[in-house]
Amino acid sequence: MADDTDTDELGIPVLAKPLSASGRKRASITEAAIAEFVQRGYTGASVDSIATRAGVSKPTIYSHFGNKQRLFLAVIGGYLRDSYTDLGPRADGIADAPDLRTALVDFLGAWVEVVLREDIMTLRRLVIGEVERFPQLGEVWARINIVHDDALVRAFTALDQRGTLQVPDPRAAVRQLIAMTIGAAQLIRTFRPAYRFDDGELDALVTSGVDVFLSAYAGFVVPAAVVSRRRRAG
Amino acid sequence: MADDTDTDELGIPVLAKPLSASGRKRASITEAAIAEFVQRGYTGASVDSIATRAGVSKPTIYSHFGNKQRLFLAVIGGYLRDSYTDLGPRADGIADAPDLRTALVDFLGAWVEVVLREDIMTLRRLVIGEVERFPQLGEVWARINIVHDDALVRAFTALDQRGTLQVPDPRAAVRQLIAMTIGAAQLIRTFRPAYRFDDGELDALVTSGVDVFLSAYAGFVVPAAVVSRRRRAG
DNA sequence: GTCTATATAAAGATAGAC
DNA sequence: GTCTATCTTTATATAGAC
Repeated sequence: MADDTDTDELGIPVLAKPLSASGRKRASITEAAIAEFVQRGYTGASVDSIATRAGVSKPTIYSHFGNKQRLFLAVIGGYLRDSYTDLGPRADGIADAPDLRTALVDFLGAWVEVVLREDIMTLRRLVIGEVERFPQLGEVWARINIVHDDALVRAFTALDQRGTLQVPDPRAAVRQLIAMTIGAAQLIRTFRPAYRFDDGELDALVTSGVDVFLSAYAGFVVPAAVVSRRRRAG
Repeated sequence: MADDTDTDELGIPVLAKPLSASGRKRASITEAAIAEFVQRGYTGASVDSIATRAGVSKPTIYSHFGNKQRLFLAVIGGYLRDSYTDLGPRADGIADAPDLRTALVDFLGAWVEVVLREDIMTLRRLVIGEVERFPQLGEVWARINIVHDDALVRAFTALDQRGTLQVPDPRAAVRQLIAMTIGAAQLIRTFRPAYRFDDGELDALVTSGVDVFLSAYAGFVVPAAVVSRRRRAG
């Protein structure tokens, strides 16, 4: 058993830093398990195969992690946490950027490139597919999203106080902005892993999302979004 | 083998209408297989268990569907197609509704209630989790979404021609509206199956999404979204 | 077409030696 | 702590009788 390992508040075992020979084996098991689980899913993955990949015997895995479920939670939960903790660009400069529209487009454009990475998308599909069996992983994901959103929430709160934006509910506004840009792109690739965005397609998607957002919350219509509209209306 | 069954353009076997005794068995296998796959996933489901649920023997299943993969594709693909073909409210009245905002809120509110149903969400998670193994299912899903979006696309195109809305790219606009409302709600429940929306929470989410949409594409700010904003700006 | 019975392989997990 | 060897169960798939 491995009941002596600590777990965080979501039940994800927190692994100690590997140092000893035993620690190195544990690390190699972790690495092998991530690869196997990501590739074949929870049920499809076999402990045998993980042992072979890691270059250890099966009982070694069981002595470290107890059983397959604990192994999955520990390695995938930890992988999630570590991957996303410092993932994506920082939003710190946005509140003070000279051109808000450009700053948002750049920020969201960089972010969407990260979340559309194959490895990230595959991990995402794995977690979604297993979330009814392992609800803790969904909670980890939700928490990570909140943390990531916070940067934009702070920026919009500041901009609201300065009067640059009028955002009564910053968190809701952030959710809307992200849904229109990142969420829309992610949704396509969630169901169509092979889909490739054309040159400029992602850009247009992000830009028009930002424009809709600004036209609602900045109280003005941004040029590019509404050329045809100005013409028509005028 | 079951190589004599027809398949549609996505490779999903099209099942003939069940009539004979053999047809009834086939139908009961289909029903049992859907339940088993939805409950345990593709790899976790066992043909043994499906046979028991259906009250038939294992060879009967293999004689009808060939192997487990074909069985999965046939029943889940068919279930997807049938479930979603006439799912959700009709958007036909929207272009001619006296109050566009109310019509959109009602329409999207009804729609989001359907897509958040447990059985629909579970099916969605299953498809996402298996989409790398069965890309056809993702294509089916994408096609269904396009069909569903079309109703709104037509409505916005008509409203654009009449000048009620200014929507240069109706399909992109529909995607944005749906992302902010349905997509945002769906995303939460995708990772948190146990999450329950408060009374009014879904309503607020949908309404504020519609308001952002209208403020961008109708060229005016709708009352409820911006009370605090009018005050500030005035 | 459908069954019983079975072939064959692989899974999760552990006993016991070192 | 880690290994070899093994237990037990369950999986997909099929042969052959009716």
